[in-house]
Amino acid sequence: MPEGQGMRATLQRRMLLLGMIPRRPRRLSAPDLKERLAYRGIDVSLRTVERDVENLSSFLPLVCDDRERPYGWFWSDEAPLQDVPAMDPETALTLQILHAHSAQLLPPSARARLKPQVARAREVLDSAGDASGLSLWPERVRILSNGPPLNPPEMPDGVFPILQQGLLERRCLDITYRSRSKGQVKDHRIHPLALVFREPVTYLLATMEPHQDVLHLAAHRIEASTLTDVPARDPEGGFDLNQIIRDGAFDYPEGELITLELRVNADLAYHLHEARLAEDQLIERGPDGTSRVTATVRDTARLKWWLLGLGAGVEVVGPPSLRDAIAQELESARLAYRTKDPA
Amino acid sequence: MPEGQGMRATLQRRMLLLGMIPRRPRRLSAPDLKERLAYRGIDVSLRTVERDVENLSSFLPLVCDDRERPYGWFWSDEAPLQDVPAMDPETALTLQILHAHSAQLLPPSARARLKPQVARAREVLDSAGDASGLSLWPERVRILSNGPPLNPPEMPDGVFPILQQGLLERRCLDITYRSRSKGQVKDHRIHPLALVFREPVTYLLATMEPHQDVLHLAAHRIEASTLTDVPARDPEGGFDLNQIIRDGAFDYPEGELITLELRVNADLAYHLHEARLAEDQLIERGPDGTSRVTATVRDTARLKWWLLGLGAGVEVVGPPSLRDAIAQELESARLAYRTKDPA
DNA sequence: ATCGGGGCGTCAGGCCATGTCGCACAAGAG
DNA sequence: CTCTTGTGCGACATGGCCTGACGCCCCGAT
Repeated sequence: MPEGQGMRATLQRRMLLLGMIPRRPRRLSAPDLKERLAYRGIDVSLRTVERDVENLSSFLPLVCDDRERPYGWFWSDEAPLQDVPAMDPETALTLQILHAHSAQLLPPSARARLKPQVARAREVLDSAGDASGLSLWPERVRILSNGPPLNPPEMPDGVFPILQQGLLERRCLDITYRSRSKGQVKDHRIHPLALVFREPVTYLLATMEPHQDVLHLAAHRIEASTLTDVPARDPEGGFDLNQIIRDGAFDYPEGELITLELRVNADLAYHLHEARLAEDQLIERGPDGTSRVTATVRDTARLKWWLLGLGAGVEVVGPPSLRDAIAQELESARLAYRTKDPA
Repeated sequence: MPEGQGMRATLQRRMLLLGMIPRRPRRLSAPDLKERLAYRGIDVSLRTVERDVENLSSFLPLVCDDRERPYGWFWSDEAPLQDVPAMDPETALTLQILHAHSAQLLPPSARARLKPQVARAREVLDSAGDASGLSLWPERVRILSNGPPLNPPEMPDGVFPILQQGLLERRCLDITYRSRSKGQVKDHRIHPLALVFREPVTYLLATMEPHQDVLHLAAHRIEASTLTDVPARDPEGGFDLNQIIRDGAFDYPEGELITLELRVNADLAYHLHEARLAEDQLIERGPDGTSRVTATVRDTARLKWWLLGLGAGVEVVGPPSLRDAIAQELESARLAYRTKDPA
């Protein structure tokens, strides 16, 4: 009998095993596990591994799939997340906040991926709650979203995980895409390149065989997707996500640095005092209740949109180009309302 | 000797212990641990618990604080997160996306609380990355934020966790607050009531002794905070966060349900086709390239702000009240630009 | 100085964990 | 059909770990 080096080894090995066993669709057999342990420098007999998982499954939700002969082990779907060290209540609260906020950003199938983490956070919060039984969440925390009041589009179940997986493993995908020219549904083989989240729409950047140009595929228009074994390639000439975005592919051209000068009302001045436009922002209070704000910012579509949205609360003083652009936009927007009779 | 019920018990007990030992500032002594085990139905001698943690610390980053006599055990700061079942790559990617997005929403000290989770996600992604060594994150994923282009205010380190803790444990706080009337710094004892995140500013709702009215304290203006042992109380008459927000305390009154009717240009029509204003949204394409959109939505400040921001791309046709409001806002905003000479 | 409590070394006993062996069973090859 | 191979699983011997009990020691407090 080889010298055992203590029970330490047993506990360690079993914890390693727990970390190796996957969730539902994946599965690992006892010989698989033995090999992976060996790879980590732990050599035990196959019989021991078998006994290990059997033992662990007696008090953990491990399931043995005995339909196929090399039995496969995996975690039960309802297996709660156990983290070590345990999540502290503050982290749990932060996680819950983020998850709630993500409703605007991520498709439901992506959010569903965080279910174990969120459930765990909920558990921590509930048990950390005071004795009065008042649960802190969600009664006492609220997120007021500032994005556009639009609903994220619905996406067929199961598509998004495949996109993620294809991107992660850099494998081609076969997708069914409903193209923008209404209703045309076609199958394509694509090389996934990148994901862009532009609230509330998610885009997959990809090339479509046999072409080389980078396309923006709205994720919710992908009706079905399957993973292939063909490795994905970047387009000839390389792929630079930053460059693509900087070039304005998503209406987000970076824009020049400008010295923005605004005249704002007292309310807005106070808000800007709290959340600044830029590090070098200056606010001078004027005599008439308005304030003059200067800051060095980028001239982006988002900035214009924000300035327009503030309506009469703000006047763009400079630079002249931006002032003109805003003035013109206001002017032409106003035109539609000049006739008494709405169109 | 009492009947042991197998090695199962040992392994299970030690894993439970791992889940009970907290991170840094907190600590648990062996008697504490024994008691908590007993609470969970596991009765072992104190000596056994001592031996357990000693054993575990031989291969896990557990630290024993032996400066104070009832020794305290806690996890090393560098202890990596081990989760069971292991995080899958898709979840890891989702977590990273959320974390990146949270830069606009949460103060840095709150985001820092997710460090172990994010580090773990990073680890999973790196090991799942393809053999080419190209790391997926953050080269291939990008989030384009749609909120206002403002920087979240800075907050003194260490304040936010105290706020969270006070709220969670419902204990009073002693804070140093820089009031809105510029520069006035005062100490107060407060009863924390709720947290409101309104991008990019975070507010703590609280009552300030000896008063009963609910105040909105901007978290970044709290310069210092300490936890007290005094239990926090809700104000007389109860506290209803939903009611407060519905009443418009944060410029977010809920608003009536209205039948919104818009005339939009082709681009915007397409965007609305993707991300709808409401479930019942209808789009009719007009002959002149514009489209008519109708949807049942809430008449909120956010909606007005969004409509204004779209500028000439949209015309509010109905309801008349909203049409008038937008028209008026455009009119008065335009006034500032009528004089050739900027103010 | 005395005392008490918590930490820790020691010890005996029982039982657990491990490798080995052998058998059963299914699938696939010859 | 038979043989082989891979796999699951029961049995067994043995070494050693785990457990509770006991008592010593150190340190702080009275």
